[in-house]
Amino acid sequence: MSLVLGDKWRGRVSQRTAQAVRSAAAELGYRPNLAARNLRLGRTRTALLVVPALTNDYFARVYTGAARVAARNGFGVVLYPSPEGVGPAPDPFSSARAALDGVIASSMAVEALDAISGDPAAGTAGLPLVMLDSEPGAAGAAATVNLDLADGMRQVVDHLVALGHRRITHIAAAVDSWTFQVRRDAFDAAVRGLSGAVGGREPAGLSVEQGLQAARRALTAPGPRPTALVCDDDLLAAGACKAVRRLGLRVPEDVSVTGFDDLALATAVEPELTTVRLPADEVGARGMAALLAALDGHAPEPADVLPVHLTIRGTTTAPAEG
Amino acid sequence: MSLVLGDKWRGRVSQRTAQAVRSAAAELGYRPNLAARNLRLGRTRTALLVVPALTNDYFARVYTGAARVAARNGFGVVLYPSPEGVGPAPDPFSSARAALDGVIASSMAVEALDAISGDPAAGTAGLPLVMLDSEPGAAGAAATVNLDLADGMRQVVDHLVALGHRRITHIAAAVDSWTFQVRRDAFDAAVRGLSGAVGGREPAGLSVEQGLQAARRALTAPGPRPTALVCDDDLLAAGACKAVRRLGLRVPEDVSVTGFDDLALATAVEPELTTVRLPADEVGARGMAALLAALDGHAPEPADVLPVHLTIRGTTTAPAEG
DNA sequence: CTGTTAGCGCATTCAT
DNA sequence: ATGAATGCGCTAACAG
Repeated sequence: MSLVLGDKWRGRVSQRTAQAVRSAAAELGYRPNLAARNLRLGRTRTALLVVPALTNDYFARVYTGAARVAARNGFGVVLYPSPEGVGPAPDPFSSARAALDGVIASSMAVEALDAISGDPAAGTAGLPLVMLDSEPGAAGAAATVNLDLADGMRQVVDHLVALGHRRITHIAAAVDSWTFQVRRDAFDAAVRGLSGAVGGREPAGLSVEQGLQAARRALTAPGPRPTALVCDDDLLAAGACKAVRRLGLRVPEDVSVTGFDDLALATAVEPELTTVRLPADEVGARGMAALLAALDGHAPEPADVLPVHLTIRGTTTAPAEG
Repeated sequence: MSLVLGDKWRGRVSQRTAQAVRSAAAELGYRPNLAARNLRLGRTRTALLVVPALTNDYFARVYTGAARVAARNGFGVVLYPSPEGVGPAPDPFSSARAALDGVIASSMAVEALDAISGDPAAGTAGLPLVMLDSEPGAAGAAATVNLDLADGMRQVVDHLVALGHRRITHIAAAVDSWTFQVRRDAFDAAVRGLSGAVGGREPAGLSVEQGLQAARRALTAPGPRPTALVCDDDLLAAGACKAVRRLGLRVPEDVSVTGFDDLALATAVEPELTTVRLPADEVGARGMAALLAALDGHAPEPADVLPVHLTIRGTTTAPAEG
């Protein structure tokens, strides 16, 4: 079946024959068997995208970007939501049993990442791995594409300081991953450089509810109350806004709040969240491009760092006098 | 390699041999080749889950439920977010090129569904298909699992009517799928049965922004203003709340608002949404169980219909006098 | 109880 | 320009 040569009959078979085979195939409803093809070729043109959660549209966006460039190159992407807490299966292969050509991991916590990259039983051993939003230069990564989160945090603090805020508390995601570590370091650096500024920190799990509780702790702690809450993501920020109001205060007049990600949630709440917009699909797209390049044997490019943009909306304003 | 007998050596090989093979395999880092296995077996133990969107945690929950029961049965689930508007690829196989044993489709619009079930080029032809949240008894479906959405809508209207509302407008998703058609019919039926009640309807695309615009149209139309807005999902409800406030009115004192789904969003906004909680992971779990049963050659069970529960929170109250 | 073998459907190479 | 033969790695059936 020369037809299966797909588009490889440059000068091989005659026009007529090709046409004949084509129509015959269409007639019989012939469809190539993927398993056989994969076996023969030893490649599957499929990449695994490992994400920590599906309940966050940031990851939906990176998937979209990755799937777009994958499709353009005849690749498929299968999503593997890594078991956070209690997940379906600790092994990508039982959840996505396609044979894989490579893996892309986004924003993974360090221990989860070890499980993916290090464990030979995970089936990802020896596969090209590109990391998104993760520690650059990690062992075994063919490439890394990152966001300039440090700059984003700097933009947030600068914005707040320009507004006149001095007592700023960081509602920090209690997750041990690079993406949050960077925020923490950048926050500390930004606050440290400021005379008269006081930075606090309150850890919180990644949910609206935990953001609420952390913000309440921050707001009711002894000493002068912070006038601004810088949150590690939009969920936390939404929770922080609720905490502010439950204490009888107003957002943003009494307390300003900022987030990260610019999820759909950011414009669903009121007032709309001032937040750092992350170009998620661009991250996914570049990640897939890097994986494709690695598969082609290209040398790893210098780590990509994408700019981020502070989007000022309704949850920040100048602090009240005093 | 008797090892590959996985767990099939009940009385076949000796303990010692099995053990030897095991350790040898571990030693060499042997891993079975999925492509070869799939080719030989003609089955892949993989199901495709087709969803209309990833940006909605309802579908994340159905995935979780499906993946859980799949994992328990040695199956994998690959997610295919169907291209809504402009998607990656019109063909599941280019996005998820695993060979499939069956497909589960959730809440699909009718035209998208035709593409999945009817098009032989889609690669899903002849595969067992189970439909979630879709027209029961559709051609080609091995099973259907549905939510009792009509009862949910009835609960919503009853709740509102009990509170004293009479002018109720339905902010209806402008999507041609069964799931929204049911809401529409149930709303009409519920309102029709009430003396003195007036039901209106305003269509809206599935987003916060479009919910806002539809609600504004509903609230500013000539004639007496509705005192309650019944929305087809939580995104729409969040938008409706914003519209109410932009008109200088309050939620819920001036206008009550309800949603459907009970997304994370529902408790992120303020006041928290009164909404119909949908047991999404149960839907996913039952869907996968039904697919597994179909694969085992069991006759299709009677369509499952899962109960739903109205969760009363902060966006509904009695209407103001007059 | 254990070793050997055929063949799943495809892409490729070699022979016509 | 086209057909025939080979083998990818695995499992199931069969021979020892």
